[in-house]
Amino acid sequence: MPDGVEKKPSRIQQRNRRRILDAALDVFSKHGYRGATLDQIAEAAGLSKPNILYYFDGKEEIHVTLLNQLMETWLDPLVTLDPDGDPLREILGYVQRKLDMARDLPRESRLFAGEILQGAPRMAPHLVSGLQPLFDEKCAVIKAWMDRGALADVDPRHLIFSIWATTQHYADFDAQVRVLLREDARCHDGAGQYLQTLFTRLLTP
Amino acid sequence: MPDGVEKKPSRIQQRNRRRILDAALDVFSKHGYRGATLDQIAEAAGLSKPNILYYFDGKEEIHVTLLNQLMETWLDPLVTLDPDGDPLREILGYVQRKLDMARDLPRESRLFAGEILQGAPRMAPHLVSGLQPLFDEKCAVIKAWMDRGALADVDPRHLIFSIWATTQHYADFDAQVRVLLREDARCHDGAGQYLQTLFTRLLTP
DNA sequence: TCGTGCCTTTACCAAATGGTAAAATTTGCC
DNA sequence: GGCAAATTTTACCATTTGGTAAAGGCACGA
Repeated sequence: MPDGVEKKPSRIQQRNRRRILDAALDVFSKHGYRGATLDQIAEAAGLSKPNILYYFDGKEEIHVTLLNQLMETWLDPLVTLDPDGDPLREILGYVQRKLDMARDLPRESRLFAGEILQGAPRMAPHLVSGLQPLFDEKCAVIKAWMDRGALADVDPRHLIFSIWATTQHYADFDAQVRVLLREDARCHDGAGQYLQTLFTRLLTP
Repeated sequence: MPDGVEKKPSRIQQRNRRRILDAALDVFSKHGYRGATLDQIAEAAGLSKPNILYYFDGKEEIHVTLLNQLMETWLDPLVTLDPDGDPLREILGYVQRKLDMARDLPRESRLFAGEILQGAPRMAPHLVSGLQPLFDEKCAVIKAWMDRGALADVDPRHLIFSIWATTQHYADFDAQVRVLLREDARCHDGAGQYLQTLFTRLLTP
C-alpha cells in the first residue's frame, strides 16, 4: 500500500460524512458559524453529538470542510468562461449560471456570504490561492475582449463584482426580497430577464 | 407630568447608552448576533457587563435598538428620491448616496446584511411596516417615469434590488474585494464611475 | 453636610456548549 | 458462528455566556 494514502472510506463513513455535511450546511447557513451548535447539526443529521465528533475533529473542521467543498462549486461558472466564445454571449451565460446557482444552491450562497461578511476568518487563504488567480485571469480575458472592441469598455473587476452582487443578492437577501415581492413565484424569471437587459445594455459596444 | 412620558435621561445616561450602542455596533457587525458576547461589548464600551445590563434589558434589546436606529439612516437615501426631479439624475444620485454610505458606514451595512442573511429574525416587522411601503411608493414613482418615456423600461423592483446589491457589496464583501483589488485605495472612485456608467446605459431611453 | 436616588462593582448562578472517556453494540470478514 | 475492527451510545466535564442580587460609591439638591 502506498505511503501516506488513506484507504477508501467504508460505505457507512461515506454516508454519515455526507449526512453530517448536509446537515451542517443547513445549520451553518441559517445561523452562522457561532450561531450553529453541534447539537443542532447532530439532530439535523440524525446522529448523536459524540458520533458527529467521531467523523470530524470538531466544529471548525466541519465548517472548513464545507468551505473547501464549496469553493470548487462556486468557482465553476467562472472557470467555464470561454476566451474563444462570443464575448457578450459568454458574459450573459455567466450571469445566468450564477443566477441559477443562487436559486438552486441558496444555502451555499449564504454560507459563503456569512463567511466573507465576517472578514473571511477561515477562508482568506482560499481567496488568495483559489479565487485571486482565477479572477485575474478572467479579468484579462474580458479586458482583451474590450480592447478588440467586442465589448464596451468598463472596468472588468467592477463588472465581475456587479455580476456577483446582483445574482447572489437573490439568495443572500432572500428574506428581504420575499417581503418586497410578496413571495412572487415568478421572481426568478423576472430577475433573469432584468439582469440580461442590464448587462446587455452595459456591454453592447 | 404627562402620563406615560419618561423624563429626559441624564447626561451620564446619554453618554453611556451611546457608548454601549457604538461598541455593540462594532461587535455585532464583526461577529453577528450569536457571535457577539456581552463581555466583548462591555470591554469595547469601557464598562462592566452588569453596568451594560443596567442600561439595557439584555443582549437582544441592544441589538433591536441598533436595528431600529439603523432603519431610519438606511432608508433616508431612498426617501430623498424626488418624484419631481430629473429621473436619470435622481437615480444616479441615489446610487452615489448608497455607495457613499457603504464607504462611510460599513458597520451599519454589515449589521443589516447579517440580520437579513439569517432570515431577518428580529427585523421582519420593520421590513413590512417600514421598508415595504416606501419600496412600493418609489417603485411607482420610477414606473411613472418610465411610462412617460423619461427612463428606459425595466422592472423597477429589480432595478432597486440591483442598486442595493451593487453598492452594498463593497461594504458587505469588503474582505473579498480587498483581496481581489489588492487593497486598491482608489477602489471607491472606481466603483462610483463604474456604477454610474452601468445605470446610465441601462436607463437612458 | 447630609441623605436620597442614581450609578457601578463584586460575587455569583444556571444553562448552554464544545468536547472526551470508555463501555456497549454492530459490522464485515474468515 | 466467532472475532477483530469499526461504529454508536452513555455518562461526563470544563468553559463560556447571558443574566442577577446586593452591597458600595457617588452626585447633587436641601
